[in-house]
Amino acid sequence: MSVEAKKRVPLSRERVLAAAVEIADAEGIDALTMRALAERLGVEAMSLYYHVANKAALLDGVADAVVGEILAAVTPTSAKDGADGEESGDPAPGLTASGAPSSDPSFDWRATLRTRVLAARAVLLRHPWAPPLLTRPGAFGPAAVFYFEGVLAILVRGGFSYDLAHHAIHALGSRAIGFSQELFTPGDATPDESDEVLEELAAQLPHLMGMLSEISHDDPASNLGWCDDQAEFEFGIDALLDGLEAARRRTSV
Amino acid sequence: MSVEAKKRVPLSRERVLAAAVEIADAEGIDALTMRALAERLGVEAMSLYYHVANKAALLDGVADAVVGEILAAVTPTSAKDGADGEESGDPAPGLTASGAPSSDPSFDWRATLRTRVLAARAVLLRHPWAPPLLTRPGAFGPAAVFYFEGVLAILVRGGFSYDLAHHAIHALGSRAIGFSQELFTPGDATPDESDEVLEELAAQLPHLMGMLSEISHDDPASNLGWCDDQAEFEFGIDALLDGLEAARRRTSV
DNA sequence: GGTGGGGGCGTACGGCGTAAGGTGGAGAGG
DNA sequence: CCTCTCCACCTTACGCCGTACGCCCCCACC
Repeated sequence: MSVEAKKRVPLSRERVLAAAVEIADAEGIDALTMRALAERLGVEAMSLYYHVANKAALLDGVADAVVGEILAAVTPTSAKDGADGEESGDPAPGLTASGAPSSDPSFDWRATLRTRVLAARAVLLRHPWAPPLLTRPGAFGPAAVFYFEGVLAILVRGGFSYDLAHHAIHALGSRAIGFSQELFTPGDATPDESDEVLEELAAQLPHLMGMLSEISHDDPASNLGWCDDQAEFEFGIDALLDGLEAARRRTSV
Repeated sequence: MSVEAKKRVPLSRERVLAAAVEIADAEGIDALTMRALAERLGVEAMSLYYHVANKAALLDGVADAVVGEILAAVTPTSAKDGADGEESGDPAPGLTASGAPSSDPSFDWRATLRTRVLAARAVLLRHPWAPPLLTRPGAFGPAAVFYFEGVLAILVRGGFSYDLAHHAIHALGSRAIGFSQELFTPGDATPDESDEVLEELAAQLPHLMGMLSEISHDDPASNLGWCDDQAEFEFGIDALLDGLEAARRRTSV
């Protein structure tokens, strides 16, 4: 016990973000100040700046940490213990061996997506301060990318073309995904990474890469700002209105 | 000329809010500080506190001002030339003389609502800093009430029951109304007003009052916290998913 | 022509994010 | 074993924020 008591954990970025989430959970997002965060970690405020660039970066990190929590809640078993579930554990469900998208008529995309969305919402209900953070411009980190990959996999397996799935994700937007009013706000290029790391990452995101290469005909890794906000918004409205009209007819007949 | 000479326009709440909107438009919402606002008005910062309780109240007021702008954009002709509060056009479209809701089969609620929603969005695009404000807990002022009354009138006239219209407004939520992730956050009771003023106001909001008295069986003016968040969210998802499924079928067949 | 008070002003305080430079100690090199 | 280096953390300080508290001027009204 003396050994582990003396061991001084050296305040990593992960510890900083975890403590930030704890403060926000306990006392609200306004109580999350650099000084309060430092105090909780037994450290001075300026020491935090060695691990996060500034407060905005801290909040971005916290946002991605929450998305990571959603991701964990949504993934049945982490890939860590090797026992992947049959449902979403395959390397690339919805893809044929050639890499082209393939639909599975017996797959109930609707129920699957619904379950996932409600799980995401359940996580966010545990962090009521989080949704405003997730709508911030810089809030889309690595976890969010993987989350979208998962949603996209469901849609594609359910028979959505990449194009329609792209619209659908926009339409789901903040409500159904659980966060983010406007996804993919232009101007958030992928941060600096070496090319081979980037390529390795791309191999893990088959649907995302497929969609990107289909919708935008230039380099998928170049940028993400090809979305026509107005068109996406109108598509989302129309989908919602279709659903409402159906509900109305159901009750009035 | 004595009259037209500057009465030293004594810095009303309206002037304060208008100046606040101007600052936010010009320099962003972060530039809207009490000191900057005072300077723009040729006044000291502390003078503002005579007209707004604090910064939070200022932001609430700004939010409602933006909603008022939406309302003006959406209402064909303002009732301003008339001396008093003439109801906008018809006394109560969608209501029979008895006050019961009546539907109009020839009325295209979908197109009407779509137009209105897009108009609201257009206003918000002119104030990109506004949406986060509108999702704040205290952001629902008088203008928002009237805006909802208008949406409700469209739905009712289009054949929605009050119950379904209530769900629909929740489902439309931030996306289609143009703002507000969760409408009607519980705990925002109507501010203190004399009973007769309140009653006079209620007479101008027939649909809202009708919905309230139908959905909650107690006093409509008591509170607005009767909404089951989870149920509303699921209804919204289902409507959206219905619309997406229809879109999917449209492309895959 | 006082005079009361409503409307605007001056001062000040604590807290915020963070720029700039200092420091102790662990690990590498001689 | 000593010393040098450099990482991880600390100290100090600055300018901005919202706003509590109290003063004072000016104008309306007796």
